[in-house]
Amino acid sequence: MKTLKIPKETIIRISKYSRYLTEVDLTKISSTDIASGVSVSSAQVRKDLAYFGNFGSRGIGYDVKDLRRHLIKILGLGDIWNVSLVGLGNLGLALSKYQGFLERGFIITSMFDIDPSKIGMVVNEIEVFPTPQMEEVIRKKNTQIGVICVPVSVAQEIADVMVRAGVKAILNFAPVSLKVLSEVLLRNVDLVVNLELLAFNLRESELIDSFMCR
Amino acid sequence: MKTLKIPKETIIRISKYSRYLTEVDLTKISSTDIASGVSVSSAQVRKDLAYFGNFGSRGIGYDVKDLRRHLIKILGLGDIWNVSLVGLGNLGLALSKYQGFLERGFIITSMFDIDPSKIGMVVNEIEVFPTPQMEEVIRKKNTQIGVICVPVSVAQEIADVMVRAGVKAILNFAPVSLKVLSEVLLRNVDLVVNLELLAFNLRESELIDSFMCR
DNA sequence: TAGATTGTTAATCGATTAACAATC
DNA sequence: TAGATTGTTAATCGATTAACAATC
Repeated sequence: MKTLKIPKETIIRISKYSRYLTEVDLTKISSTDIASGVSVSSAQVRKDLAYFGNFGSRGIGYDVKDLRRHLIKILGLGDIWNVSLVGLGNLGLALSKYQGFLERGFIITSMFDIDPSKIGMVVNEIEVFPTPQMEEVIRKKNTQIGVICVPVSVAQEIADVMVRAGVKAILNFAPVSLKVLSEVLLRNVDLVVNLELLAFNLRESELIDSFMCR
Repeated sequence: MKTLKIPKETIIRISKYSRYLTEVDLTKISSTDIASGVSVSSAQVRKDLAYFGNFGSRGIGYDVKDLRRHLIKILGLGDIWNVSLVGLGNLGLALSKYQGFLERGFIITSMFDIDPSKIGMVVNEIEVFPTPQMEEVIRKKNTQIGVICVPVSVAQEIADVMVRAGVKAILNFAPVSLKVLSEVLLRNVDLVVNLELLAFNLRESELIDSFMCR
């Protein structure tokens, strides 16, 4: 059962559909309308939804409220996840205050930093602990997800401790390729690489422009 | 000429190779070594590099210094880009202070917010201006890239102004699908969706575990 | 020469798109 | 019934992997 492998792109889009549906004020909606709302093709929308069931009616479309409920179920948005945040530099601090996580059920239950000036600081009623206490606290709080916002030089070390403490998934913001046990899920967000990609494409289109101009 | 389309995944990996090469302390390196350093296959490394030229020597590998130089050239890392940052909430403020952008040639040359308590604030010698002055200032500073860190409700509006002001590429952190002229490059970073993807996979593997346990 | 490693081609894999029968 | 739209299959597209001749 459940042999079908679902592409991660599909999950990312399902998340977008779900968010889009909370914005629209309609009772029925077609795959074409959802598609234009989130900038994908309508076939894509139907294909993505079909992985999880038949939520629509031919000739009619989808019931917004109903579909919304299904998507929330699929994404597990009712669930609560305990998250540990390590590294309270600029980015870490911003994430610690970010409401978007909370809204989707991701609760930061512990925070750590090595810098004495940060230790003891309280954000959203959570106190920042010194890094050496990580393993103990993460384990005690039953933390499923770890978020790494430390510099590259210590990121692997922090990841190792997280894994030892029983974390099941890591979201890594340090621009380095971490090595973790294959059971531990790992996702990387590289802020700079996004700008680099834009810059590359900009230079590319500048080149094309200059070719066309001659 | 230059008809070959280069996958954006290749550019992202080239950026990783480039960063990895600045970390290692070797004169020669093989595709296998680069591959294990950034967690991809060695065939992938060779394929990616082959899009841009023959940088290696059969039987030997790549000259680190030489390859490093080539990759920097490919990514256009010598270039300087003028960036405008709009929205100085938690995330925007963190990005404004982020050294990683500067290191790779992305210079924030203007910042905007609608909140009077933020206007006039100075970060990295750059003053925060009121949003109504966006179009004028962005144009005057010859800004190529805009970064959107405002709430969903105003993100499209801000994007429209950026485009009017002549911005060529937008990096969008608001979780909404922006509509822009097709000439304008757009990239989205959704912080929450990354956690949702991890959560989905966690639930999936929990399901598998519970099947295996019976 | 023997061993190592590239550059490249062909095979594989996976995801998107097009098209249309089913059906509301 | 006629028009609209889903769910699904087959075709297409694109990216990754495997394999190996070229060659240092």
